[in-house]
Amino acid sequence: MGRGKIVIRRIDNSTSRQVTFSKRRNGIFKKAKELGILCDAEVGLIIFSSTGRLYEYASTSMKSVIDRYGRAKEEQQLVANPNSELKGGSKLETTTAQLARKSPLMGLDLSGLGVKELQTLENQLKMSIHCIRTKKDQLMIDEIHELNRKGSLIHQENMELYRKVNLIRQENAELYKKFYETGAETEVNRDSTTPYNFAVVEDANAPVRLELNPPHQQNDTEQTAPPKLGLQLHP
Amino acid sequence: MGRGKIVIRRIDNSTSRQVTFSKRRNGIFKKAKELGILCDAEVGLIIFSSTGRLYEYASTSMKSVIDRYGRAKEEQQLVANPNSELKGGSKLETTTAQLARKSPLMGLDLSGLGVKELQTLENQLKMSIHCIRTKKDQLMIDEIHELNRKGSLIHQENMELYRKVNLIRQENAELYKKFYETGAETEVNRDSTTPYNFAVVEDANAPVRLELNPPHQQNDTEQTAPPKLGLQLHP
DNA sequence: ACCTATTTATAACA
DNA sequence: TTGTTATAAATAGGT
Repeated sequence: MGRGKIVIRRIDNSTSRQVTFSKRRNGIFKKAKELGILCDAEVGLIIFSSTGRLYEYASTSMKSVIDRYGRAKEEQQLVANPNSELKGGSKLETTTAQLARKSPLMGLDLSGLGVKELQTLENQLKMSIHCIRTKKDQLMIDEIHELNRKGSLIHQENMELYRKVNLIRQENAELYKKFYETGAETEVNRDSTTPYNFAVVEDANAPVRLELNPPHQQNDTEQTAPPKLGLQLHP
Repeated sequence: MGRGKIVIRRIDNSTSRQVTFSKRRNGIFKKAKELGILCDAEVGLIIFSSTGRLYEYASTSMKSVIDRYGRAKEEQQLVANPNSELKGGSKLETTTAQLARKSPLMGLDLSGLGVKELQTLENQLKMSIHCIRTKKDQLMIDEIHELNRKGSLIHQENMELYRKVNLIRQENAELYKKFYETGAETEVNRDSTTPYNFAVVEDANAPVRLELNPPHQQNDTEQTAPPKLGLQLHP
């Protein structure tokens, strides 16, 4: 319907395409309105131009149309395939995978770079960030594991010490007993600043309540060297 | 465009209305297809007849069109109301929620998106990743700090125990001395499984070489309660 | 944006 | 519904 017949294929000339888009868009919107009115129908029309701009028409409201569409579609699928409702899980994976694929550029001097160079640069930076982040995360995880391991070792040592304290205390008591049995009366505790009944008793069970991790692999050879902490993080 | 001109108002005669609906529906679908092809546009058209029947056309897929429509609509609202980026937490929540509910049927559909939309999407995803990563890193840093703090506490306790061991050992030696000075000769160590010169000596300095962090704020009140480890990481 | 020759859609009818 | 056809509408190409 014009001065000449046209074939329906993409219009190469950008200007012509935009003009035709504008004219036909108006035409189809008019048709949509007329259809809605004449035939008492609910119509929703969404058009994105090739430049990404959105044009829309809805006889009622687009939300109403889309909601109704969703409901109708569900109903159709239920009718066509009543034995569905099987799985609903791989959606997150897809989204996450697509989430992980994106990355940008920051404020560098990008003047004079072509698209291809920029693409290469972007990919390199993305790769770099990924490597850095992976390495950083690995370092932190290692640090946490190492701290847990050393905490375990120290805790074990603690337990040993408590045991020794009690043994010596027992031996001490034994000595006292023997000493006084033989009738000696000299002041024994003269040089010791700690009295015999010092406060070990109430502390004795405290470290047992520590809920430390069990050591992952307890290497006997590694126990000879005292553990040292490496990386230190400051808040 | 017919034998006579008509006014655009609801057709009362039900049969005529249905006939007109059928013909105009075909017409508008054809127009929609042509627009999509000629002008390289993404078109979605939803029509519900007055009897409730659904007719649809989409140049790509209806899901793609509706998803893209949702994104474009949100962007419009962001442009119209740019004071919505106040708190970082709700931003993450928004994006995640959007990602979750944007895909009622399939995964994220990127077909037919313009550069600007893709840029916006990329930025949103970048922001999301940043928020996620920041939160994760903070959790790990907190864990390391906590482990360091608890390691410090246990180490302190260790030192106390070593001090006590040495004190009691000293006292023990004193007792031995006094005991033998008074001439008593009974076997003192009969009940003790540990001989007097047990291996405390070489171990005594080992924990001192531990380079643990000094505690950040040593609250005396907190020392009464035994520390507990929370988050546990497995390699 | 406007013009208009021509194509296309469709109202009325069968 | 589907088909025919006279006529209204849409629009291609040009200004």
